[in-house]
Amino acid sequence: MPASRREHLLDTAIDLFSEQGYRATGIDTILAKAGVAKMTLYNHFKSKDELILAALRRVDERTRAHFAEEISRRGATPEDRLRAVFDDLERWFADPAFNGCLFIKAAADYPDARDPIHALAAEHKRLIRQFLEGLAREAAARDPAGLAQQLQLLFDGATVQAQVCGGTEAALQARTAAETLIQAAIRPLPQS
Amino acid sequence: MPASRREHLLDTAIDLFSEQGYRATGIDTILAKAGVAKMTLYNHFKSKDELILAALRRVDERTRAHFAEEISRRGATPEDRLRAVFDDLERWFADPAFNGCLFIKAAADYPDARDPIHALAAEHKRLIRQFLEGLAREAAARDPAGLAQQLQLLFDGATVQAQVCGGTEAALQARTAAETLIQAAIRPLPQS
DNA sequence: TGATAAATAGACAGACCTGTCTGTATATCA
DNA sequence: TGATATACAGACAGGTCTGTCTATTTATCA
Repeated sequence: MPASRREHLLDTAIDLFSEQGYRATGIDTILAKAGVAKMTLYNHFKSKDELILAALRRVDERTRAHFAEEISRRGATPEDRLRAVFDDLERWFADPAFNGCLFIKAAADYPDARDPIHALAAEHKRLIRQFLEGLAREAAARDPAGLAQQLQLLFDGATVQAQVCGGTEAALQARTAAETLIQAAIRPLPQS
Repeated sequence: MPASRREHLLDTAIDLFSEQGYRATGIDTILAKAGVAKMTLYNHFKSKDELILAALRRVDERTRAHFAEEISRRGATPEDRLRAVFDDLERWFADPAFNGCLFIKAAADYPDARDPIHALAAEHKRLIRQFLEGLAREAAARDPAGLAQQLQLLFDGATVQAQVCGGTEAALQARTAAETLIQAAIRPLPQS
C-alpha cells in the first residue's frame, strides 16, 4: 500500500523525531509504527544517523518548497512577501502536531558542529536566510542581509517560544515586530 | 576540597548537560568527571531527573541574578537597561563553553509539556519575560508586555542561531533589531 | 510457470543505561 | 577515645539500544 517503503519509513521517522526527539526515538519504535521489518530499514539506510540525515533532507526540501510557493502566491509586492513569511506561523503553532523546529532540535541533540546532522541543520538555516535575503533585496531594503537575519531571529525565536511555553501568541508578536523591522529597513531613514 | 559535594555535582552536571545534552549524558560520566561515588549522587538526588531539575533551578537563579545585577549596574535610564540586555550576548556566544540555552534544550529533550523538566524550562522563560516587562514598563513603553515578548523573541532567536550556525553575528543583529523595536515602542506613534 | 528480488519475523551480540546493594574507609563531633 | 554520618569503589540486576544474522514468505517480472 505505501508508495515506497523508503518514503513511508522517512515520514514515520519524521513524525516520531518531531514528537519525541532523535535520541529518544528508538529504531524499534519507528519500525513498529511503520509496520516494517528491521532489515528493510537497514537495507535502505546504512544506520540510524543516515536515516536522520535523509529525514532532515526531506523536511528541508519540503519546507523550502512550501515557503517559495506559499509566499509567492500570497504576496503581491516584495514587501508583502516578506510579511507573508510570518502569516503562516500562527497556524503552524496551533497544529497539534507542532513540536518545534526539527533543525533546531537536531542541532541540540547533536551538539558537535562537525557532526553531519548538526551541519545539515546549520545549512538549512543558512538557506532560509538566503531566501529571506532575496526577498529583502527585491523589497529594496537598505541592508538585505541584515534585515534577513533580523527576521530570522524573530522566526526562530517565535518557534522556540511556542515549543517551550506553548500557545500561539509568539506568532502575533513576531508578526508585529517583523512589520516594525521591515518598515525601518525600507522606509527612508527616520532622522538624517 | 569542594565546598559541598552536592554543589560540585550540580556544577559538573551543568557543564556536561550543556556540552552533550541531557539524555546523551550518562550518570557515570558525571560521576567520573566530578570524582564522586555513585551512592553519593543518589544520596543527594532521588534520580537523574531530580538532578536535572536541581541543575536547572541553579542555572535559573544564577541567570536571573546576573541579569538583574548586570543590567541595573550598566543602564542609567530604563531604556538603557533594556538595551543592556543585548550587550552581553556577543560575549556569551564567543565563550568557548557556550552551547545554547539550557532551557530551550531541556524543553527539546523532554517534549511533554507536563514533564516537570519541561515545565521548569517554560517557567524560566516566563520569569525572564516578566523581568523584561518590568523594564519596558519603567521605560514607558506603550505595550510593555508586547515589547517584552518581542525582545525575548530576538534574544531566544539569537541564542538558537548562535548554537546552530555558530559565530556571534546574531548578537549584533539582535542588538540592532532591539534598538529599532524599543524606539518604535516608546517614541510617539510614527503616523497618527 | 519459474527465477530473482524484496520484505517478513524474530533471535541475538555487545554496548550502554539507571538505580541498588555491599563492604570498607574516612571524617566529624561528643 | 568512641559513635555516627558520610563517602568510597565496584559489582550487579534489569532494562534499552543499535546493528547483524538467519530462515521463511511474499512480490515482481520474464
